[in-house]
Amino acid sequence: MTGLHKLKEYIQKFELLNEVEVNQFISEFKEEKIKKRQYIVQPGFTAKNRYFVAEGAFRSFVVSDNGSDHTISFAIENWWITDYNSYIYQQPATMFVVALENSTIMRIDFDREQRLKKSNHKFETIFRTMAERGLAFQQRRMISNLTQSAEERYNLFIEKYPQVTQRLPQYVLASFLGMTTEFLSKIRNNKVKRK
Amino acid sequence: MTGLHKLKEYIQKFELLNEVEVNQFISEFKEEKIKKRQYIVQPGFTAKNRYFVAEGAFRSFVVSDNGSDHTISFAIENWWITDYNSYIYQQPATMFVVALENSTIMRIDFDREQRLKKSNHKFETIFRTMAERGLAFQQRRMISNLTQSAEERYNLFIEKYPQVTQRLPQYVLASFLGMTTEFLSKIRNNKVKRK
DNA sequence: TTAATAAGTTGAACTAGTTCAACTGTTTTT
DNA sequence: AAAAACAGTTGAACTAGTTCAACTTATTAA
Repeated sequence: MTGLHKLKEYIQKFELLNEVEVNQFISEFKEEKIKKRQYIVQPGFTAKNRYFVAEGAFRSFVVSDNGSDHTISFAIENWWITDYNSYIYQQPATMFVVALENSTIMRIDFDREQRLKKSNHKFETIFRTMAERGLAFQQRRMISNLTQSAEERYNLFIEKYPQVTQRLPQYVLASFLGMTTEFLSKIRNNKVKRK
Repeated sequence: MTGLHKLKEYIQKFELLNEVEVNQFISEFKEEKIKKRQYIVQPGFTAKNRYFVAEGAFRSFVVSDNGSDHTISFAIENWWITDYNSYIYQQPATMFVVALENSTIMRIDFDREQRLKKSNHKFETIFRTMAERGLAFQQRRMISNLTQSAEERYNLFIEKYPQVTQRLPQYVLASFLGMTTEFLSKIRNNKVKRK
């Protein structure tokens, strides 16, 4: 299936747009193949695009002063990714976004997105809905990070996203869950000391 | 200044609506006085409203299994608060939202908000913009939590929100920053052991 | 005004998770 | 096919932040 078709299916799930509108919406996106390890967003440069992952996997991360990296989010098929803080304010990014696999993305740039949202009330609704869902997701993640132990966070994650767990390298999952690779390895292999 | 007028000013800052539209928008909100310690959202009940704080201060928090509480967000004048996960999906809340001071809020319920968004493209734009800003804020907070030490998070917070720091009781600030009251006390009084 | 309750402080003991280092297994590159 | 680079494992030493308990100070209620 082409990237365009994947995006079309995704948009149709909102059950908001008619055939003509769906086509108009998706026509503003450009399909692109991204090779594993290729960067699509880098610190210092403004994130000019929002990306829909049609195929493959990405992660966004920041590198802290001491050089360790921290996964802020990841995306597989039918998820969106970019440095939102950079994208929505059109300011220099603080994050990297990199392909974890050979991937196909559908990208839209900031100006086209603005025009799209202006041109049709329902298009605006779609972007509003996506932002709200993102916000709710972030809230749930924050609760999890603040209230649960590393082991609980891991168990909850594999329960909720079993498919994703298979796809992500362990160091990505560990740094997304807010722990070191070594510690996640110990959790998985039951090497964590218990009282 | 009345709560209605505060909300009006807030909406006018978007520079998107004309006078008639602004009045139409704000007329869907109801003003309410909330006493200190009064709860406006509670776990188990669906959050039926979104709240604009016209005067006073609130915090949202979850209570974890072991009984400790964790501040998920807070809001003073001109900020919004609710359990977003509960509100946008209209599912039972997992959070408390409580007044930290005697306050005035402007609330809108879910159905009215839906009608408002449907009735005018620009109203939809306002809610979309708020959700995006919230998302960007959450992303910045996540980065801070994952990459910085307790002390760095505290220093950054007081630098960025000096006014807010004055208003929040210390236990709220501590649990928002993801540390214990005791530890924040030690940071403030320079009692933290250093190598 | 006093009593009661909530908020903040301090030090000592503790622990969940990190860091480091050495090793094994798996991809990627040449 | 060999070499190099990357990803994961394990144990031992360590540390940032927690927990507990006893105390002081501020706020609220009677």
